[in-house]
Amino acid sequence: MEQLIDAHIGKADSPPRQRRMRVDAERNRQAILQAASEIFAQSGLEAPLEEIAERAGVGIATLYRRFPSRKALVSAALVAKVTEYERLARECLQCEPSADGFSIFVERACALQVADRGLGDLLSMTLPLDAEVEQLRMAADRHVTLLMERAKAAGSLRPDFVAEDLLLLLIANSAIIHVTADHAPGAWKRFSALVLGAFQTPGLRPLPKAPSPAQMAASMRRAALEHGCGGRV
Amino acid sequence: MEQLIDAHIGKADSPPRQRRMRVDAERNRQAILQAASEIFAQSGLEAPLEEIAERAGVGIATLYRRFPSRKALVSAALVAKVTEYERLARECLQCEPSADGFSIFVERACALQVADRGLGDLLSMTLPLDAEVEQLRMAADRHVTLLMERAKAAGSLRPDFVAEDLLLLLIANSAIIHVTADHAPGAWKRFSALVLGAFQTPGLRPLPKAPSPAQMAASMRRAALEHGCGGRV
DNA sequence: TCGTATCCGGAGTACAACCTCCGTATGAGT
DNA sequence: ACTCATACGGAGGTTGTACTCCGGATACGA
Repeated sequence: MEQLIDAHIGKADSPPRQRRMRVDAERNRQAILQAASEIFAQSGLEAPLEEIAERAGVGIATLYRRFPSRKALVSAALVAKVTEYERLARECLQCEPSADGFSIFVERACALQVADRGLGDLLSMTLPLDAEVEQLRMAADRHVTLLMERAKAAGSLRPDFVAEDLLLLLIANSAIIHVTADHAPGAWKRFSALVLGAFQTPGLRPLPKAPSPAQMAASMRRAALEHGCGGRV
Repeated sequence: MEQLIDAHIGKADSPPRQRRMRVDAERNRQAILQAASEIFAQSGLEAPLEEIAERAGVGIATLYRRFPSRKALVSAALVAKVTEYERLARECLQCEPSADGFSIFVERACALQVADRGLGDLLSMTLPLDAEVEQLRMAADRHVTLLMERAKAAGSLRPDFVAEDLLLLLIANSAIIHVTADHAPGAWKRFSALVLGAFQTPGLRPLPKAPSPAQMAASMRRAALEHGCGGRV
């Protein structure tokens, strides 16, 4: 009787593989996405789904009907933000060589985390997300790698820097935002500037060895699990 | 190395305001403290109390009878660790002036956070704790202030450094530990070294302004509330 | 206007953690 | 040995969140 109408999570221009949704259904869908964006931005990805349903003016069952898992909802609600993140990285690649694209990227990325705590959470762990979001993240990673290489070549990034160092900063920044958002809203700016400075200049002593990409990936996947966002598929 | 487990914490050596506890009660009390130390160290301060009772081989009611609130249990279970933290700061004050006591302190403090995730949580938020623990923390803070001043005078700490910067590092380190403990256990070492380097050398550009002590205090108090460790009394 | 495929919402189930009540057991003083 | 204040432990109430079921409402095509 009740089949997964599922439907195009992406854009409405994809060919109608299933019958089109009823207009009330589509309207509710948009309301849920809007509410989810707002609440994830404000409270992070662990916000109770019932709160989202309530803000959308919709029953909890309707939310689950449209987005069977938290993953689906997060993916759909944050595509725009992740796109923004990817675009940021891409645009920093266009910077004139004189400007320090990598540093600008790091600053802005931290700022994005602040503007949207959902994105902040997303960037500090590896949720099992939509293919589309995953693509975006991977694209961003490629851009960042390029930015790193250029910055190293230009001497504005210490040679022993690795991509995992950036992840560590994003994790740290996310935590600092969670703690200080309400009462010390500028704190993250100071801390990230401090760390960015450390990225730029080769230290006096050699750094302890970096975690391998695989280690870091495993850690961030586990963080997502522990944070209750990856329970099921 | 130490493992000094004696120590009746609360009212053992205080005058007989109440009759002495029955031996089975005292034995259970110790078992609970031991279990709590282990579990807090391994899982952080948010560990379920029932798990602690179970490991202690005791009913949940017994745990609540001895420690009416999480705060009481945390205080009692972590006095030793906080003492260690205070002693670390004090000992760093004894360093020969040639050594950089402040940097050594920061390194060791981060290491303490790793060795005991409960202490890690404790240092990255302001729980409403026992007077004794609060005293220890304040004493440590005084030592740290002295260490800061000396280090600045010796030129091994940037002049614009403030105590809140250290708190930010402890918060960041705690988060990184939580994420990487299992699969990238060395990551914190690299990140803290990076940040410590930034502490030591004055940056090229002036730092964004630091949060005020009051702002930081409010933030850390709120973190404790949100993390469910300060709910009641 | 009418029939029905589709959709809705809230009540209901499951589960984990917190915390309390109360009947039972036992250490320790006489 | 006897008594009872003290302590025990688990059952069970409470809350908060995730997730499902199903009777009833409604959009939409005919």
